Amino acid sequence: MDTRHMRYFMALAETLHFGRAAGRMNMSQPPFSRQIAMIERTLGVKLFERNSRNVALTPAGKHFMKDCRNVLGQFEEACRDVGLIASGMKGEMRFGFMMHAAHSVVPQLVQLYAEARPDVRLVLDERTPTEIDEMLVAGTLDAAVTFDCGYAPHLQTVLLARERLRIIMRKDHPLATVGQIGPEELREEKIIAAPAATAPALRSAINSYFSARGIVPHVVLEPRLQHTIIQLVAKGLGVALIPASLCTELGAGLISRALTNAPQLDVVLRAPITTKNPAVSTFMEIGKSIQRALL
Amino acid sequence: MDTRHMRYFMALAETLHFGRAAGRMNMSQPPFSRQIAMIERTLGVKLFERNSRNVALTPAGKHFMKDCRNVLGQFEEACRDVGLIASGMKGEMRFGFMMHAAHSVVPQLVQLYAEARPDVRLVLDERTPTEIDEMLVAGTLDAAVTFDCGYAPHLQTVLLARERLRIIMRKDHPLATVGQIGPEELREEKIIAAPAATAPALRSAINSYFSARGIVPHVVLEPRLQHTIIQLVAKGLGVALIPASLCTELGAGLISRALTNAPQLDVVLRAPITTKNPAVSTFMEIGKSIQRALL
DNA sequence: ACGATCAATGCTTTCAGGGTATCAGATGGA
DNA sequence: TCCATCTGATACCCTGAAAGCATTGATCGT
Repeated sequence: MDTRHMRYFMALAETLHFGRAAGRMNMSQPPFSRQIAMIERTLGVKLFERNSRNVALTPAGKHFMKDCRNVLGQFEEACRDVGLIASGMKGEMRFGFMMHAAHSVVPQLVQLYAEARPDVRLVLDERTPTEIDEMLVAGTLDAAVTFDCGYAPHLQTVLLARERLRIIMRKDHPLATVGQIGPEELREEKIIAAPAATAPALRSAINSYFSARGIVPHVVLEPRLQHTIIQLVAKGLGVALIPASLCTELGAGLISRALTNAPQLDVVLRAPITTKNPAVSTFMEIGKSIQRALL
Repeated sequence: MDTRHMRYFMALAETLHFGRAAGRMNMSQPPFSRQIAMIERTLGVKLFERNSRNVALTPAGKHFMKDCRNVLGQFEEACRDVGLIASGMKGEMRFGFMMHAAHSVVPQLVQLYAEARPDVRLVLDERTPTEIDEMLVAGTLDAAVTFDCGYAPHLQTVLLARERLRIIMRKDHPLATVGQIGPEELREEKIIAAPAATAPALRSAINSYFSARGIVPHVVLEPRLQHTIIQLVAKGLGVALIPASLCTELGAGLISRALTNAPQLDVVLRAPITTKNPAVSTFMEIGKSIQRALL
């Protein structure tokens, strides 16, 4: 038995006429009759009640017709889908991003992609920048939005946005009313910042902002999540330098201020150059279109 | 493309080795390699990444593998099922019965059959005896439990039970305390009985019970459903002769009494002799076993 | 460098399955 | 009743898809 036989069967089941069914299969009646007989012999079941005048389905034939319709439908769908998957029109893509990017470029990126490739299932995965780098290398992620942490030979990179850092503090903090805030003004402040092991690009930007003026920042707390940092600042445990896009949704007791010569961080979209998932390429293309809009 | 090709593909996808996959398909490696190449060419998709040393699935190949597993599973299930259906092990059977038989033989019959043929879907259909006869002829029902209404050449018949008629009345009815109740005692009573058009066997049994003594019963109401008859008796609108099996669940205000020379009705299982549904035969066999237990 | 392994290619062969001609049973009109 | 016609089954032939065998070419381990 084969799908071809099922198609023969379906042709006869639908027309109930050997000649016409054979014609539909682009063949002559005699070999068609033989095929039907063969099907019945191999299945060991009479599918048609027939004499030289009439053809009718047996009950078993009626049931088999339903089953064949399903099987043939799924069969053809499978053959069609594999082409779509190979061309990236369908399939799955695992997409990682650092938490605070969820507030800026990620929604736009995801929405544009979902419109362009509605049949690709996007698996979103929020991670820290370090985790993202590891997962990109390991192949656990197909693409990710993270901070540009420099040279990465096996990754292709698309710049999505530039983010300046701003400083956040409680509204009752002395610095809340100072005109200019730079490294010198923060020399004695308690700084809260993510550890280098979690967000290397962010932390090194903060560090060099201070060290360029010969100052060693007084980092008192090192939570891994930006969310936690904001909460700790709200509790009055220190001030923090965070990406500007995170400053739009601060709690009531907090205020953000610009920094003089504020450090800039590049938010990039990255994917392994050697990716075998064809769904990734259009994702990167959409990233590039966002990049063009940026310039 | 054909299921055979899918099987080739699956063999290679599972072994990732042309030689072993070919062996599993009982063929030598060269034609197997050609078939895989053919599949990729017809689908227009690279399914395997391979050199002379390693074989690996592409992402499209991985997806196709899942789809193939489904399709092949359903394909084989369909081929297997058609045999089961033809042998009556699986399928559907439409079974009709008159309402009051639901209280006597039907539960036993249905239960025994469901145990013997768990994969046959029993479609139960409660009907009046006349409707049942029509549907058996029309082929809308595969088998039915009804009253024996005499000669029916195109039907096979199995006696399932003999039911005597009893008379029901309100507890406060004068006849409730009379010793013997026969046609004479009922001469002046208001009788409630189903019309001959709905239940010919039942009605003619009632009629001849009276006419044997030269009495014409005074039928005042002719509801189609036994259920309705009982309710009308409860309302005091008359008395009724109903099958004994219906007397076990009378309401509180009603009482049933035996009749002298009570009429008997045969409850039979019937199916068209020419039935093409193979699920019916065991149903009839179970009917016969009930018949044997009856003697 | 060499042998072992494994997929690809070339050539031959076979049989599954298609084509044509014909038969046989059933139906309906003259 | 008989014949024309329709329809499925059979007989026989033929083609090509696909299998086998022999061999090549590439890659890896020793």
